[in-house]
Amino acid sequence: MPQLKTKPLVNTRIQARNKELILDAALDIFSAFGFRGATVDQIAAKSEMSKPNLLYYFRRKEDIYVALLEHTLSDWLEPLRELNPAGDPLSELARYISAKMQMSDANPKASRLFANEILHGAPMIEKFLKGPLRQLVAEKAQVIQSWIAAGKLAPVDPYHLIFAIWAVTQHYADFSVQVDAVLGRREDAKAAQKAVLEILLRGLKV
Amino acid sequence: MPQLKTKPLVNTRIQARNKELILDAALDIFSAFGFRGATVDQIAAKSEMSKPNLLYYFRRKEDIYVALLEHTLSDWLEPLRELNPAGDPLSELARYISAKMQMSDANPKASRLFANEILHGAPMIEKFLKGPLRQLVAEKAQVIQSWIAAGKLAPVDPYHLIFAIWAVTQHYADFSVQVDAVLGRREDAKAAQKAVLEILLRGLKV
DNA sequence: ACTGCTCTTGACCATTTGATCAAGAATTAT
DNA sequence: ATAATTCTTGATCAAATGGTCAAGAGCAGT
Repeated sequence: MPQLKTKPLVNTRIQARNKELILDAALDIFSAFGFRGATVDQIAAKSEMSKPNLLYYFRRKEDIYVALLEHTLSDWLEPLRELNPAGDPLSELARYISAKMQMSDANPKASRLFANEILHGAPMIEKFLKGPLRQLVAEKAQVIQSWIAAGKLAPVDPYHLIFAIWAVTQHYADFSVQVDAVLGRREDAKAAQKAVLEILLRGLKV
Repeated sequence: MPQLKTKPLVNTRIQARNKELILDAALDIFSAFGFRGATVDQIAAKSEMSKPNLLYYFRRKEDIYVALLEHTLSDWLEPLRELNPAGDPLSELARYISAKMQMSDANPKASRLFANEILHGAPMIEKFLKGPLRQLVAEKAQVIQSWIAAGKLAPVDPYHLIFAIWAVTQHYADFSVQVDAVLGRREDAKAAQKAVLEILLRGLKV
């Protein structure tokens, strides 16, 4: 009895290597052109692989995209997860903001991939947004609220504070073309981080 | 001698009406799907017009997109332009932030259109970013700097302050799906505006 | 009413693009 | 070594899509 069309269940070395190559290339292409704007041919070319071979590892274009999103979603949450209720509020927030700024600087492509997905209604990650993300933010908003209640932080809405941090930090990755154009030069990541910390934290002191 | 293929130079009433219809429909479609993701058929359907008729008014898909961007670019600058050097710094900034928040609430589609364009490298509006926008921001950064020098505002980098304001205010339009998902409900524009004003302005008091 | 221009559209075309297939090459297991 | 499985690809397909064309309908000026 022939094995018609069944995907191999094992994960060979070649599979691991090629999937990695494809996902690397796909991040480049999807982050630059969006899901619809990216073509399978482009990704295949970038991963130096024939198109049918690429589609041997990921049956459909959408599968690559989803794998890519899943592959990086948890990394995205990590810095927020580390916000420590027992730590000093301003230090903890400074650490979080710095970590986010560094992510924007080190991996702008992943940031743009998400930005694009959310901008277009987040059709693929709705469950993530309404599940794990909402859950984690609720938890950390609670932490911030307790800091405020203890008089250790200025009274600001915790949710909107988190939104502000996300907005500002991701701005440098997602809108870098605009930032650079307005500054008239490549933005300096260190200077930006310093300025952002000042702007966001100054008003949080009690 | 036949007039082969020359576009009419006059602007009839029908032209004005139909171009308007097309641009309205195009804003819906382009903001939802991006340039590449939108199709001419979709825009034609939404404007209740046959495809060839639509292409009678705008010869190429790109022409619609560019017209749409140009059509809204100057609106985008207006609130910043109104920042008054002679006014009270905190009031002026509060007014600017409020105006931006209201734009995000009233016209999220235009915001998403720009966000998408910039996210993908701003191929169509590079000149706008490096010209008029950069010019205006330089001018207003100077205003903010003079406020700081006069001791009327906390010492923050004016450019990054402007970026922070853009980032936060546009976040509510561009990432509304995420905001709503995290909040577990439709975000309340008034509450958001209040929270944003607090978070951004509190640290600017001297 | 006639004339010339503007407006509208069904049919059509070429290209792009996501995806398939069959067949052979390479690798792994026995 | 040999069989079984995994990997690779040229050729090909069907659908989607941006754009064209020719011909007719509508409208304005005379």
